[in-house]
Amino acid sequence: MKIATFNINGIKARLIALPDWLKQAQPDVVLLQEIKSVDENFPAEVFEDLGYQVHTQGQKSFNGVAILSKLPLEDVTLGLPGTLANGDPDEQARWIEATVIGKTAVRLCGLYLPNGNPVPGPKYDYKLDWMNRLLDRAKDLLNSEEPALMAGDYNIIPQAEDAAHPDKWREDALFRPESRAAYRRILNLGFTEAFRARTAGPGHYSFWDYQAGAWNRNDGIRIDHFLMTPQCADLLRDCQIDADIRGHEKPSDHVPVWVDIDA
DNA sequence: ATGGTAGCGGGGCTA
Repeated sequence: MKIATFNINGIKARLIALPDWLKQAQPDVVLLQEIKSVDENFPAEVFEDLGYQVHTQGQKSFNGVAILSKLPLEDVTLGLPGTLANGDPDEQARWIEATVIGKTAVRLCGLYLPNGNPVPGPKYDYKLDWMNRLLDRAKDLLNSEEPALMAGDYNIIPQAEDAAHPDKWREDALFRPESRAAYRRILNLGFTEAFRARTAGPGHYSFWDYQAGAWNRNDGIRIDHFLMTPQCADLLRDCQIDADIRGHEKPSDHVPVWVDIDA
């Protein structure tokens, strides 16, 4: 089973590039982030025609997540459990879950973790608060002792080797010590980060800024990740980044990351 | 230090 995560930066702007990649890469399931569309305006028929069922958690203009699947899905749920620090509901569309039915059932969580800039400020507070709620959901997934994964745009550069120029990210919310510590707290519960488990070392990125020719200078960062429970990591066969499509016509600033699991 | 680009939506915010 091939499962991908892809921050598409706007579904309307990606109606050429996304179907092109789907036809080439043939993933069974895709977790999308930044659809930047309300549910009613998501062009589901484009993907249904390619054999996918479509589920969205949309929002006007910003954020928004979705699942495309060629395989049967069960128990689709929207929203990361918990509330904002003040007790209000979280109105931002950043979390979708479903169980995909292959040889083995696997619980899939698609996430768009808050960017958090500027630091300090309310957006950074929201990021760290959101990561505390993610920690709680991660504990529950581990306690289930079933194959499960959380994948998406984490907006976290885990280590210096995950940036071409780490020094220019030192004060950024994606690389601040508090952000990375919150990410490690989740990892250290016992999750396997699929790409690092398969490919060690520098030079592998999933995002290149549109500005200042970042792609042409390979000035990238690796911020799109798969975190797997032990029961899911046991099934892991491969994890790759489809970096080449960043150089295609009208690309997203992120590229797809995918895993192949024996499920 | 600054500005550089892209998306949404039709101005300014987000990244």
